[in-house]
Parts: sequence; C-alpha cells; structure tokens
Amino acid sequence: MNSGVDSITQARETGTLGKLMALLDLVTHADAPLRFTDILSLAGQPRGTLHRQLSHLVEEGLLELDGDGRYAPGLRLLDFAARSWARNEFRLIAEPHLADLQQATGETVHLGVLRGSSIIYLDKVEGHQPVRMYSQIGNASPCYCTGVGKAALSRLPAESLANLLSGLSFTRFTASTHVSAETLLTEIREIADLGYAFDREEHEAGIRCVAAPIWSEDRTFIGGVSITGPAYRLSMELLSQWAVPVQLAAGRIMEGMRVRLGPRR
Amino acid sequence: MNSGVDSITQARETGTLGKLMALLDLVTHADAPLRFTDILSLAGQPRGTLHRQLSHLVEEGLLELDGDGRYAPGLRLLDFAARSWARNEFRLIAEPHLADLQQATGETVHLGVLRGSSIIYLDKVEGHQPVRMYSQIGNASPCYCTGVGKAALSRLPAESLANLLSGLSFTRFTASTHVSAETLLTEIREIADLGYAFDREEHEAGIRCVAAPIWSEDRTFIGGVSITGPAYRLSMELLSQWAVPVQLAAGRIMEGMRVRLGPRR
DNA sequence: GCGCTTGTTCCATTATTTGGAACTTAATTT
DNA sequence: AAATTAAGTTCCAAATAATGGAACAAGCGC
Repeated sequence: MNSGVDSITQARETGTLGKLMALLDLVTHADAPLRFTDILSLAGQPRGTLHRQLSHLVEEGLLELDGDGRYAPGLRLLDFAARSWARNEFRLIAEPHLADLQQATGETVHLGVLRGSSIIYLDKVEGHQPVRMYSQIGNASPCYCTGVGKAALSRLPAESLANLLSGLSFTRFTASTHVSAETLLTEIREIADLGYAFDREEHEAGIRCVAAPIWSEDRTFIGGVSITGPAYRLSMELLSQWAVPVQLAAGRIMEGMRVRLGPRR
Repeated sequence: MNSGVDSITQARETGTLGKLMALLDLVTHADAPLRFTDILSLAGQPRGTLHRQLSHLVEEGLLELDGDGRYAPGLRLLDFAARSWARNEFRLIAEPHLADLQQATGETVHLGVLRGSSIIYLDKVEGHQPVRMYSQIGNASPCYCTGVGKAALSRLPAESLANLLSGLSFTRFTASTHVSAETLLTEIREIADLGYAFDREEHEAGIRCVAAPIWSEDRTFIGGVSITGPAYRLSMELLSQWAVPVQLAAGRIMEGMRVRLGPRR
C-alpha cells in the first residue's frame, strides 16, 4: 500500500533535528506500529541512542507508544498540520477555482505542489458525499506517474529537471507507469509544449486525469490542478476537452497568486 | 481567532528536540507568517541560535521561508499528519459508529481525544456538503468548554483531574464559558453520574452539543463522541433525547477497542 | 529454573548547540 | 547620494546535549 514515495535520504545538514526527523519518517512511513526492535534494525543505531531518541519523540507527542510497546505516529502531528493547511496561501487562493472546476465537470479536482520529487496534495474537491479528505490531502505521491506531477515537471528549469530525473527511482504501479527517465523526459517535453498533462492510468489502474501546471515566475514554486476520475467515465476524448478548463483554472490561480504575493516573482 | 489553547509550556526533558518543537509551535500557532525579528522577540533567544534553529526547521520542511523573509508552517507537516490520521486505530474503530450516529440524528458528529488539557478532534462527519475536514480535524480545543472535553474529564481519575484542573487557565469564549475550576468541577461530577455532557454554547455562541465519554479501563486513553449543531435547531430538550444514542455509540466504540486492543487494558 | 530475546539505564567520550559579537546587506532618513 | 538604522547572517570558544558501549532489568518459551 505504500506509494513508493522517495522517503528518507537524510544526509541533511540539520544536526540532531535531521536525525530525529529521519526516525520519525521511518516510523510514520511504516504500514503498522513498530516495536522497538523493528526500529532498531531499520534505523541501524545503537540501542541506547535509539531509545533516547524515541523517548524524546514520544514525550513531544510526535510518536505514541502503546501498551504493547509499539510506536505509532502521534497526534501532535495533526495539530501542526491543521495549522499548516488552514493557513496555506496557495490553497486559500486556489480554493474557489477548484470548486468552480468541480462544478463545471462534476468530477474530482485536486490541487498539488511539487516538493522534492513528490507531489503533495493540498486540496481535493469532490462533488458528492462527505469527503474523507485526509485520505488524500497531505499525501505525497511520486511526480513521475501523476498528472499534477508531470505537469509540474514540465515547468521546471532544464537544469533542475535533469537533476531531479537523475535522482529518481521508478516504481511500476501499473502497466503504463513510466519506468525510465528517457520516456518520461520525452513526455514532459510534449507537456511543456501543450501546457497540460494526462495521467493514463499510470499510478492506479482505472484512474485517469488531466492536469495543468501552476508556477511562480522564478520557478521556486511549482504545482498543479487536475481533474480525476474513473477511466470508464472519462474517455481520453473527454479528458482532452477538459484540458482547456483545467488550464483556465490554473491560469486564474496563478493570477490570484500574482495579485496576492506581488508581481515581482 | 486563536482558540486560546494552552500551548507552549515547554520545560520538557527533551533536549534539543523540545526547544525546536516549542519554536515550531510558536510559528505554527501564529495567525500569519512571522518575520525573523518577530520570532526573535517572541522566542527570546539569541539571534545566532534562533537563526540556526529556523534554518534547520526550514531545511527539514517543517517550516517554509517565503521570498519576503517570512516563516510559515511547512508542508512536510501535512505528510506526517496524513499518515498519523490514516493509521489512527481509535479513529478507524470509531468511523462506522460515527456515521451511524450522523445518520440517526442528521447533525454533525465529532470524535475527539484528550491530550494534556486539550481535546484534539480526530474525525468529523457531516450530513451534507463537501466537508472541509482540516478545518476541524486536528484542531486542538480547550477541554473545559467543549462537550467532548467535559465528558472526557469526567472519566479521569480524581488525582489526574485535580492536577489538570490546577494547571488550567481559563479563557472566556462566551457568556456561559466556565472560568473557574470550582464550577467546572461541580459540573464534571454531575457528568460523571449522568454519563453524558452538554456544551451549552460555552465555546461558541449559538453552538450546542451532547457528548459521551470513551475510555480505556486503565484510563490512559480518554476521549469522546459528540453531536453538535446550531442552538436554534437543537433545543436542550432535543439534545437530552440524544444523550442515549450518543452514549450507545460511545459504548460500541469502546467495545470495538476492547476487541481490537485486547481486554486487559 | 535456564537461556534467550527485548527493553532500559548509566556514564565517559564525542559532537552539537549555544550566545555574544562582528559582519553583511537592505531599507529608511536626511 | 550619503548617513543612519534596522534586518539578517556568519563565526567561534565555552557550555550543553547526544552518542554508543556495556551493564542491568524484565519477559517469554521451554
């Protein structure tokens, strides 16, 4: 069930914090609560050290230790995230345009942003039903097999793109997932010309999408919007027709950001 | 707009991590992105130290530094939280019962857990409309002015309760908010007898709720469920009638936890 | 009980954080 | 435009915290 997201890769120059966050990553990325020994083997650190690190994380509420000695993600993370989300400017600006797009198409709309080589979903608007938002929002998905991801890559400066691609490790999710930097690069070039991207069931079988990129002038910020739905309902032809509205929505969001954040960037 | 949640109060024995988390708290609790100098005055630390701490937090993606030198919560927090939420056992067990309760009453149902002296909302089920879940989920609210909070307190062992009450600082949100430990304690004793709690517009004017506590045998885990809605629609009489279904739902959730987590606790 | 695994504590060594000050850069005023 | 002030960044010896090996406890299966 793990999405194969490029996790870990510490070696950051963040001293103690970096080590602790790598550990937190390790525990939160697991599919189930881990016991001390499991973590010990995964983290490859001395017992004493690991024990203290875990204790600190637990004490701070970032991890939780249940009665059976298993470590699970802590609830303080939720509190932090709730604030992070509520105040995110990009999301706030995009919100009305996502709703419009949802109304116009009747399908699910996603907003995502490129972070490293992952796409982090910031918002999701579905037409009907109480939405289980956390089920998607906040999730990190690979950039090479999602519509938003490929759209985002298409706006990256050549050098950054080359860098990112060279560091990528591909996981095949479906028959049509890109598994080489070459074919991916070819498609990204096409996308750069067209101004929109498709996901042809590359991340999940039976799920398609059209996406358009959103970027700041200085390219420090890159994300995208998409319309997603089941393949049986969304023919490639229909998706092609939606390319225009998705691009328009992306344009309006960029305009909103320009107004809000000042035109200079 | 800040909910007056008892934040900070570090003095934890968590070394470097504790200091950094207190700083992260400070920035994420602010209503808007903070500039370096703002944080400097709030945190009361030497410039050099603060600068490095912020750099580390930014490097790790826990904070973000925009082009204008302002610090805002980072997106990595979302990724962490998404996992924390998706895997939370209590929430998973409660989910179907919350939905049932929502169906039965037509009003909004909340699930919360006591953490320190705050209630952290873990889930929310509304009847209609795409839900903006992060708008509530993950939020920490004071325990003394919410239905779930007071219900939870009623199941705390006497000693823990006394401790918690003595450390509480009250903020008056509405005319009926408890602002002294004495009146609160009196009500909590009633609640302990009755088995359910009301929120009589104590946190937000015009909003009422009935809540029932959920607890593990050893009282290490305490939370609650509630039905919430506008006062004009939810008379106190109607709320009283819902006390039974709320308690039943709470009972079923506890039963679910007993089965899942083993009967010993 | 015995051996084995798992989890916890201790403490000298090592590495990181600290905080004052000096230094750069940007913004504002004269 | 120069002078002045504020804002942000870098440096390094001293103080503090993290490390990791080993010894110590607690469970568990046999």
